[in-house]
Amino acid sequence: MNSESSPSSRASSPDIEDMDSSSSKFKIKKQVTEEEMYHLRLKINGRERKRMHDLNLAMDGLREVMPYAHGPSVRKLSKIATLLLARNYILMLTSSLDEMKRLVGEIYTPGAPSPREWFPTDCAPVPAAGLRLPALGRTAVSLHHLPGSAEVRLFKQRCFVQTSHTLPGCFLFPLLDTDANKAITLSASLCQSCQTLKL
DNA sequence: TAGGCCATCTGGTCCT
DNA sequence: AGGACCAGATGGCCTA
Repeated sequence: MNSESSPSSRASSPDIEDMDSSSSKFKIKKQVTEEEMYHLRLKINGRERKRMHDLNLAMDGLREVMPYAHGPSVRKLSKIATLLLARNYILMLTSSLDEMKRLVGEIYTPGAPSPREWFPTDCAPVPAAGLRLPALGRTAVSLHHLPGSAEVRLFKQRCFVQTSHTLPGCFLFPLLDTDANKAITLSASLCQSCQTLKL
């Protein structure tokens, strides 16, 4: 990496020569020696370095709570991928929350159909929105090879359920395309009787 | 070897 | 004046 510039290799502020000698600003600046300038530069660089380190710590904190595979064998998400995935994740959670609120509202509406009636008879409903899938081992295997994608990792063991009238039993999976190192969202439906995913 | 990602330095601007 | 923040430049490391 870059080494700190030495006082001899870097001249003092270029503005000093251009300053009007009669101005008070010049008098103040002129008092700053090359040595002092060097130490000031070191101080400023150190502050900037610390600021960037803090920013990276915050980025690591964000990575920790993101739903993707963690571990020594998994390449760390880049900053841009982390931010994009975080955005997708928030949008997905917001959508799930809205859907859940809507369903709860419907449940307490007099005369509304029971949850059993929301789904087709051949595919039993997932109990509630926001629950984790029960048979994740098989789910992960089913997701391992996707059409048109070489390999996609299932983010940890988290699947979020989105139920709706139009897409009964539909799941949204936040995924990482390991080839492109990009965050994507996949929707699939799970048949609870046979425990297979329909992509 | 090109391209992506990153750390660092640096000067400018804004705020307190 | 000093610190925080930002963006551009630069060079190192890694991977396809």
